[in-house]
Amino acid sequence: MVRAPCCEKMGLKRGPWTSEEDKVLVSHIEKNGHGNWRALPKQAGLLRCGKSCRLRWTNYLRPDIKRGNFSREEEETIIKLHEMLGNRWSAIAAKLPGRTDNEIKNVWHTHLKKRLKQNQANTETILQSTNCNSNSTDLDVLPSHQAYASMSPQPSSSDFSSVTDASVTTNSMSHVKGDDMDLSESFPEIDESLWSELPLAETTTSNMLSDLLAVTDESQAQSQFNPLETVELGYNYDSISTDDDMDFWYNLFIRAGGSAELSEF
DNA sequence: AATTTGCACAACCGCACCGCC
DNA sequence: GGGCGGTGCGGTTGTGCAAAT
Repeated sequence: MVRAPCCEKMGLKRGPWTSEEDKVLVSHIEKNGHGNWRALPKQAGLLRCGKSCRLRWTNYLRPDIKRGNFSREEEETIIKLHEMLGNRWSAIAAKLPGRTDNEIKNVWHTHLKKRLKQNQANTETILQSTNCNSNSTDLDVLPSHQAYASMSPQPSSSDFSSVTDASVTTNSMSHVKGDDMDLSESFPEIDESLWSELPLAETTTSNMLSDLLAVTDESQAQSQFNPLETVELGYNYDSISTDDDMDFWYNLFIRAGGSAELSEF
């Protein structure tokens, strides 16, 4: 079956929608609903094809659409769901109220995919620096928690600003940064057993981080948290690719009782 | 200041699926 | 059961804008 393109008819407008067209479409749907998308543009007096109207409505004009940047939780959800569902954007969107499949798809291609690549590269570097023999770059050959770390979202610098405790002195790690960072020199020798001693992150990372951030008393934090856990949290959340990233996780490390000597990483 | 480049997002295209006749 | 029309979905392209040169 070969169907003619929906916009084959001459005279139908394409390209970006004007605010006037938006008004007409919204007004028509509010009054009449969208029973038949094909018939809608004619009924509404729009020089658009039904498909274009449907797309405009579902991706942009629907009243329940949530605008603005994705939160870290949303990004984390997308990454996890994508891991489970693959490129089934509509299925992923169904789990994120107010977000459209198109929007999620765009976020994935513009932010998250890039981040995963970077995290994967960083993980590889760390593995090399710890003499962990890994010639492969595939996520599925990494230890589970490291593979998970590579899949996890990276908090932005702005995210850190609200939670960084100014009372905690930081800066000694700021020199560790960027593409030219030599991890074999910058990080201490990490015994392979470290990874097996660290708690698995799959179910606890978010809760641990929020708990740790919620503790205001430093001694309480030190009694409740293992500094190594903060290291793992860092790698679960983040590739630690900027100075701010590094400072943020270093703060948590110190707060949980980590040794300042390790600031010489 | 002008031009180029890269990024983010909106919109389009084509195929697949589903329900109706 | 098969044809047809409508809709949904995922991949891709186009456009506008900001940053870089």
